[in-house]
Amino acid sequence: MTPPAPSRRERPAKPALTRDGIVAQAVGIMRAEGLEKVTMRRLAQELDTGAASLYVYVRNTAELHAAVLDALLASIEAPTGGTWDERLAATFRAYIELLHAHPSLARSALVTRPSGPGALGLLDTLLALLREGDVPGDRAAWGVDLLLLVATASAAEHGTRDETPGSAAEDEALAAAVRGADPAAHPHVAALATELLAGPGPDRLAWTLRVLVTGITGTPRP
Amino acid sequence: MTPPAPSRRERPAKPALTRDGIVAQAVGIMRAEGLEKVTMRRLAQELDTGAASLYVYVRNTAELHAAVLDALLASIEAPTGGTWDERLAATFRAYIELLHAHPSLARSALVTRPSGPGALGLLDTLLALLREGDVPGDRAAWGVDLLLLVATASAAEHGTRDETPGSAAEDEALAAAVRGADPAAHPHVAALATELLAGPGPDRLAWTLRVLVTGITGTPRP
DNA sequence: CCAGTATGGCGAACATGTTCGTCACGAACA
DNA sequence: TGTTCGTGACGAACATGTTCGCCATACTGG
Repeated sequence: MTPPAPSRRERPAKPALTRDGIVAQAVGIMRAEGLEKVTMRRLAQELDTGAASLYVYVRNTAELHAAVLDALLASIEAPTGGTWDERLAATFRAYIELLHAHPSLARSALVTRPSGPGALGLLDTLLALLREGDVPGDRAAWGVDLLLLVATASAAEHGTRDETPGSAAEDEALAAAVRGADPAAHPHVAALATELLAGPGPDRLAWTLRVLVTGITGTPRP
Repeated sequence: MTPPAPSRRERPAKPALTRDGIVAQAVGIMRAEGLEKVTMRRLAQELDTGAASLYVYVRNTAELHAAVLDALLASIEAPTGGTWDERLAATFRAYIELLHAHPSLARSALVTRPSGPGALGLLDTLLALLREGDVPGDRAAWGVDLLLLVATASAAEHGTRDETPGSAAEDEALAAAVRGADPAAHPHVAALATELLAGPGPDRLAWTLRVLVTGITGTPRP
């Protein structure tokens, strides 16, 4: 990048290593080349420093990725048109689609929950929608957690499949196992093989959301 | 371990590197020292070979861990007493407790779904219980997926917290963010802060299961 | 204006996953 | 019996995350 500059000290324009700057640069790399390329060493190189220096501002890679996700979450806007449950579905879908675009982020979110402004905003949007649907506060509180859990896990799981080239085989492993289930040993699996393997399209997502909303609104807390 | 033996060829009793043998040894290490210690190098050392040799039988670490999980899943027995939903709850809890004991396994399961006999057995048990509860087959098929997804993700998430020593701080990060939420910017989060942070005890798990069962039984497929 | 000190940057080291090219062994064949 | 061939094992190499300890820089006090 800058071969004539022997020491980075000679360029006073350098932004001097801030946590925000680090995260911003990480987002940049992710947008350009995917989260996989957002490694500590690569990020440090991009910031013209050593990998070890980043650990002053970020505990570890997981936290870095969580920060990246939080930055992206801020871009989810509360939808405007339609009934409350249509808007809930839209938000749900927006969140899932965001994670689908970057499956590694979904896995990150399961390990280290983002707790920045982006996450708080999404939380607030969902709580507002449930409140609008007259869901009691205590159920709504646990409900959003469940909604986000399912969305995140679903993205993490589904996203893993089409990440690496040879992942079709891995996906096929489960499918083959289900299809080839011994009717004597696993009668129900064998009987429902087709249903079990019904592709996870938008229909399935919509059904899942309705299951959750139905359950959340209809199940009082102990 | 065996300093006098210069070459492993001199011990014909060696089990000759089978996938089953590899997985068995991995389970052994995990039981003794936790899944974190089940690394390719360590496992290879235990089997008196090189790490590269393992890749003939196991695609990668994720698949190895999935195989380990599948071996453990086989130990989950279908419960006998009580009504169908009590038994469903018992199975659900057994699965979650298994994953809670080894959180890394839960994360594995989200990335690489186990597809061995253990997983099929669990699937069949759950399908049988839902059928006993008169849940239509198509809903049951998608329902078990959702049940297992929630259980796995819940364990992965919750388990991460008490794994590393400094994780209390990470957990506290989200709690602090929720508690300190600006009532102007995030009114609903602020209002429900206490509810949101209500600890995930057995009550919450039971509620979650009821939410799912209620939703699954009451939501027809499109 | 100079010396001392604290802070943060950073090189080097270690463990890990994964791949590649090579090699030794046993089996099939002449 | 001697030769050839294929399969599986494996050493070495590279990239990664993370930590430790050193050192230069900039600020503080005289």
